[in-house]
Amino acid sequence: MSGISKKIFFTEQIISYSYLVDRDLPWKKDNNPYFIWISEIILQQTRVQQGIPYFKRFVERFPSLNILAEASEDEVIKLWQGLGYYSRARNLHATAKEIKANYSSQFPEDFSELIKLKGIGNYTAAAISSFAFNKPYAVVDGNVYRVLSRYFALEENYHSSKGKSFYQNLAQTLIDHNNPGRYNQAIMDFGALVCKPQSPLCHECSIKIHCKAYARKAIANYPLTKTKTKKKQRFFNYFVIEDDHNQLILRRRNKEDIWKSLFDFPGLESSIDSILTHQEIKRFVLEEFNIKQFSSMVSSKEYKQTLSHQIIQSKFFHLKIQQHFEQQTPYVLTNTKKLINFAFPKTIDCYLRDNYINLYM
DNA sequence: AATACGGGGCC
DNA sequence: GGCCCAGTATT
Repeated sequence: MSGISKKIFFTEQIISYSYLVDRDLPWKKDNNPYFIWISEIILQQTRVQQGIPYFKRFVERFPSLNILAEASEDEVIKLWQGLGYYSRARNLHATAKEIKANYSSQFPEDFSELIKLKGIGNYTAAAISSFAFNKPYAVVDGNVYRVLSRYFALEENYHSSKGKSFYQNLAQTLIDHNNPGRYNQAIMDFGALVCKPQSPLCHECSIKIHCKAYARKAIANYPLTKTKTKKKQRFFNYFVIEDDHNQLILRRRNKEDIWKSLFDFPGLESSIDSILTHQEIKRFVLEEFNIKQFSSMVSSKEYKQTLSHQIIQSKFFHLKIQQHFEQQTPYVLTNTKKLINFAFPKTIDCYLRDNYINLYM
């Protein structure tokens, strides 16, 4: 079979599969680009099952682009809490404002305009183009890399930029121009349900007759894996300082670091797993907050969190103070009853659940 | 061209 | 404990 006819067969089979693997997902209800866009941002590097409840909450609170554009960034981040990659939420909000201000609240239809928007890259621009406007731009996500690499037994590594453009070009030659939206949806559903990462369902796959990796009995060798990077270890010491009016000091994370625009507590980071001395704690708290003394201190267990590039171990020191705090930048004061209104990283969320369970749930 | 950016599910 | 998920922005 020639390369060309093999490609045609592939495209036809993917379209045939579109009826078998069609998943009933809440963002497939209509072709409104606003809902398509929200779903695609949520699903970036995120499993469908994890994204569904976030999508539902998000569109319930922000049913239209204008409503999203008029919301506060803090509220948008709060709805994103726990989903990770928080720049997605900031860019989502910024883009809503951008479209409201400069596109008369109408989603642009051209790929070249879409890709200019914050948070919209190659994949998302193709997804919106094809799903909302039925334009022939091939989506290339993790599913597509996997399916193509197996079917054609590709030796290119899609984690490199050369590999990415190779796959992008190949995918574009395979798209069904008569029904680009359906084709794009189908290849991803096929990848998610049949040509899965682990233990794919080759026995019930009807395109395996031309699948090169299957013929070689080498499905497990495709796609080529990423060379793994070392994770940086970090050690956080957090001070949960509570005054005599049940107020806590929070810190807004605004540096170029993880968890930007979320909240945590004032703290000291060390590069090694050292035990903070009583003196060091006292010096930090006294100098940073002009506190005379604390009446009690309770140390927490250690919380460990693994990110894609970092391993973070956090300890918390709960300090009670017999005085009344005043607001002092860059910190934020909150009553313990209002903790629920702030967006916290997972580690902080876990600590609060363990220690402020009655107030924070 | 490589790296940073979260969190979770599955083996 | 490692892999990878409906990727994008930055360095």
